[in-house]
Amino acid sequence: MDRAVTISQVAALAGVSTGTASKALNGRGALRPETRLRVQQAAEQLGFVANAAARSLQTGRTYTVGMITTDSIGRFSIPLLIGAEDALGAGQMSVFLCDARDDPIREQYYLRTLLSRKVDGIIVTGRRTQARQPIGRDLPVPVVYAFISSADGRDCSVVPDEADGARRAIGHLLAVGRRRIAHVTGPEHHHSAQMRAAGAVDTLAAEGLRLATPVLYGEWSEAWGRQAAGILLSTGADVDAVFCGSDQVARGLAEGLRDAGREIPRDIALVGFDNWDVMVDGSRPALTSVDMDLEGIGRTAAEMLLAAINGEPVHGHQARPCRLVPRASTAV
Amino acid sequence: MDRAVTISQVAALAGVSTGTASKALNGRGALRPETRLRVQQAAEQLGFVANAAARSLQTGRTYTVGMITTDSIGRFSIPLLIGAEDALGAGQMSVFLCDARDDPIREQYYLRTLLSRKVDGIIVTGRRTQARQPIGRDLPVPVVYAFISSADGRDCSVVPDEADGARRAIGHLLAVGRRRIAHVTGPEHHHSAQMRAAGAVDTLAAEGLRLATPVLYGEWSEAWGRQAAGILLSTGADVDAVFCGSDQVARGLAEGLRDAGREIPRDIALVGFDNWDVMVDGSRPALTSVDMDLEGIGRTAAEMLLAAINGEPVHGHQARPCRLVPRASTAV
DNA sequence: TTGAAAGCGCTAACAT
DNA sequence: ATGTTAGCGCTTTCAA
Repeated sequence: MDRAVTISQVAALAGVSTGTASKALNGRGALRPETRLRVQQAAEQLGFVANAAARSLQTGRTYTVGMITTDSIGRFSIPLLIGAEDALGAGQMSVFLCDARDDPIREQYYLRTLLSRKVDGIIVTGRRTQARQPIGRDLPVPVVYAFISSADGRDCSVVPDEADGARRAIGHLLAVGRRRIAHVTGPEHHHSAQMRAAGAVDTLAAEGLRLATPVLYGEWSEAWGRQAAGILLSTGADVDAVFCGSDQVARGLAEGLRDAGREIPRDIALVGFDNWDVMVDGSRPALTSVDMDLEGIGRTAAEMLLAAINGEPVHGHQARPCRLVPRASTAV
Repeated sequence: MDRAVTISQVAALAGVSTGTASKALNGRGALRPETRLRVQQAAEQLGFVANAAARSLQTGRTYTVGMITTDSIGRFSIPLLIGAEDALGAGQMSVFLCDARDDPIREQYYLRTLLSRKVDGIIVTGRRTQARQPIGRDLPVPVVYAFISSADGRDCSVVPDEADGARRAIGHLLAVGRRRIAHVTGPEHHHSAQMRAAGAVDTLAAEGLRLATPVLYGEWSEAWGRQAAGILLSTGADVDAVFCGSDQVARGLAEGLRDAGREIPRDIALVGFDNWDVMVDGSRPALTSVDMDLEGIGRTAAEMLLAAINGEPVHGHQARPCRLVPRASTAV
């Protein structure tokens, strides 16, 4: 807990001026190799670590970005965060994490804090893919939205192409020979539910097909999936596959179907959405699912932020494709 | 993206010196209320936000703490993080998040970064409760370990009392009239598995009882739970309750028992560990579980860090009690 | 090749 | 009650 070592102490020990020490430590200027070495050894010996505040005061760069999760940090934020950290860490940037918890006041407070800390840029994330109002106007630093998107089309937003995910799910079911496909998903008003349902319907339409039953909207829960199994079977529709709006729904559905004596995938094939490990592995049989590559989205968002920081901003929405991960629930 | 407003611009607009402006904005010194107001209005008008780097260079405080997750950030880190953020946000501190991903090199790199950024303190977290080597020696800032603990007993570590959790689980099963209790858990070498098993055995011993079968060690997975159900039933031991080392194991076990025609809780009562929402709610019936209050651990760790920063360090391990959350799987 | 000096934006001690 | 000034630790001209 003692006082930190400054560059002037290093300079003194090496017998040079602070300016020279600075150059030696940062590999700038023209110094005799011997001098450079002497300074480096002195720094080593004293355990010198440069004061980032002093440096950034001088250079205007903090090598720091802020990450604001608008709703609470959770299952979706983590991969985004890891991906972003990955891309930023390689560039030696640090991340300020701010959890706004769905509270606009907290959000603005954090924004202010980040600006006062002179972050080089800001990444805004959230649990929903639906567009949100921009976090601020004419901010002095670049902002990139990840997973959620900004309602302002000129803002840079990196989002999953959920319709593409649905397309891949349906395409896969068609490829394994299924034709009577149902769709069970979350709340009708939920943006993701809408995008995924629309993607499914459109893909079938392109093949001259339609869903075997109207879309079954409910909740993003296993309980709803179990309930939906009963509904589906009671309609008498001769369904041979179900595309579910989430892995949780799919897992519940799988259980419901099993309880009713249906065998997966023989009688009914199943595709989920999210590729959430505990759900896809816990399901019996293991669940084929659509992966939005959240880590990739986080990484891309961070890369775009870095580009903007370096004066090459990218504008507009960047939709990123999904990936289908086949497992036993659709095995032929 | 324009140049930021400085305090001297505010001072100029308000017609005062920078010193006066500083006092006005920070509520220090003796100023005429009218002057103070004029400065505040000028700051407002220009959208002034103080430069944190300049301030901290002067004051030596950054109002920033680092949080290093030694293994990758995940299910356990999140509540810890939220709890810590909670306690720190109230004190207007910001959090640098560092994900060391089980890599000692990354860890030391982050440590160095945090020191260069002159954080006021550091919280170290990880997925396992097992003691780890201290992250550094004679660091210039206080460090608190959360969930994981430091092998150095003088370091401040806030950890869950897992034996207490086991005690509560067994106590609850005894209270609802069960006597022939089995214990199915994770790998034998895993610290948490050991603590929880020991807690269970000790609690039973205190009542003059023993486990109905030897502890069944396996993995922290649903698959193991399902498998364990078969093993348990095949032993012929007339078990009327199972305490599981994790909710995942418990959920798998529940499924296995159901498949074998056993009814929960009538035939066999079940208690899990972690109180992980998707597991306890997804299980049928809903799962009674032990909650380690990770958020509380994060909050406490942050509070202790704040105390240390303010010159009142707390030393040693702080074990925090668990909480039992009763649900249908043990209903009488 | 190195040193001296100015200045980044702010706070705090000291003058007035 | 307000202004002046020094200085936090560093980088960066500019001079030697």
